[in-house]
Amino acid sequence: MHDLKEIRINPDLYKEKLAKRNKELITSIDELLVLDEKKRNFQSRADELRKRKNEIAGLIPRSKDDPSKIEELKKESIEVGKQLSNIEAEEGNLTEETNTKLMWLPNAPADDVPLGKDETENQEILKWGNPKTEKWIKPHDEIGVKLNIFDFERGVKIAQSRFTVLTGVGAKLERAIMNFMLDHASERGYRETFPPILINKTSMIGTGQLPKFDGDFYKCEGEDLYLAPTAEVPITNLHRDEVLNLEQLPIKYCAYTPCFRREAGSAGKDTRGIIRQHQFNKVELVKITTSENSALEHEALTNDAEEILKKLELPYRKILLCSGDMGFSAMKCYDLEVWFPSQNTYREISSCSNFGSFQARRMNIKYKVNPKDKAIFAHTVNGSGLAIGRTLAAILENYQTEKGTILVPAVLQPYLGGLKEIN
RNA sequence: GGAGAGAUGGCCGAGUGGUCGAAGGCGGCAUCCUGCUAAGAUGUUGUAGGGUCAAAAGCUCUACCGAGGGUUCGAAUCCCUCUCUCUCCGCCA
Repeated sequence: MHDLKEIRINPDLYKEKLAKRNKELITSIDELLVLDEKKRNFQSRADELRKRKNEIAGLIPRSKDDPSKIEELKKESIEVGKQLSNIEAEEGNLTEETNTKLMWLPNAPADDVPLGKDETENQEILKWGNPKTEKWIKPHDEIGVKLNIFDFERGVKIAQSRFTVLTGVGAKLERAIMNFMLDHASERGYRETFPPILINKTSMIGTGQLPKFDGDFYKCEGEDLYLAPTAEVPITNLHRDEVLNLEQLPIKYCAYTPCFRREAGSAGKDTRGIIRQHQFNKVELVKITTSENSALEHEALTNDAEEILKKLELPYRKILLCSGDMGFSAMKCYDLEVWFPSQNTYREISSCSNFGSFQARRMNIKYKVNPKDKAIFAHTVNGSGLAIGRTLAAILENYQTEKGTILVPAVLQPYLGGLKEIN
């Protein structure tokens, strides 16, 4: 969420920045400002009437000796009250509309984000490792079934399509990856956290999932609870409505959670394998920091995520997303993409974003530089470190041998009782 | 799930219809004072939005006593609904 006052003072700056995402947003800002002006107008009028009502309420007890005066005042107050309720109704509508409009505006791209309309204009920052291209490498789902570590049919039986059962070494490998990633994050100073996975609407609004993306998430019937689409939501909301001290920052958290997404717009995409599931596991890295440090903390967090791929010796590339391809709340975003030999391509396995004050403003997370200073909005940063299921799939392909076994990456062997090969 | 109690400012806590944004205490901040172990005195101390202003400060208005609605000229105070916390019972990992 942006600061409406700032938009009001400098509309052209916001138009220029948001147009980098989408030119239609210029109109949105104009509409927003018209609404805002109307709203303020009604607010002033309502305030005046409220003021008069308050005056009368104070005058009445002071006119105890003059019953006719009291009657007169009561009459006026009722009259003012009628006007007020009309104006208040309109004020309420306009406030609601203005807020909604503001909530639907995406974050402005940072200055160093490349201009572009979609994923074709993203910028490759670096490639790491040597991608395998051997023709005998089987897709992860095929080899997974062959090795009896995926059970797709029964996943569908007990749930739905896009749900998979991991069995035997598959389940153990998933758990090993999870532990490895959490240990890696802990080593780098992220406090391990295990949050609720059902979270309320306020939290979903806080990090920017709602109101715009309603329908992408699972909601509990009759309850104000959603299944977390990412640990970003519960973890970042931990400090909602808090004022932090400068010495506390940066706050660094890591968390493993299952993640749930309806994948409503993805019919037909990635229907094979475990790349796109309604439920998947992920370790998330989250930082709450200052406006001065968020850019550096973002780079550092991305490096922390990259380091996991390096330790696992999985070839990857790092992409800087262009203005048109970034997520709603992000001001700058790197995607890490891991190599999938069977698809002869890189697939997203982590997305590391700096949100600036966009989320913090929604969540009301502030900090004070000095105790007597006015509290200012914090900056938030997060990224996957990493998506576990996709990591497992990538291992199944990149560590596949010609005879159809999987070598266990060295860093994972201690987590699997020294197991070196899956066959 | 049943019965009861409660929710007030950074914290504790008073306040059951009128000048209460809210006593008092603690804490914080500022100034002053003092050699007896860091005490005392005085003052100050919430958030958000609007207006004024080039801007800030200042001034001013409005809202906020868990949330939302209602009664009333007037609500922290009365009524309704909801949420949360605590105690007891039941149930349960």
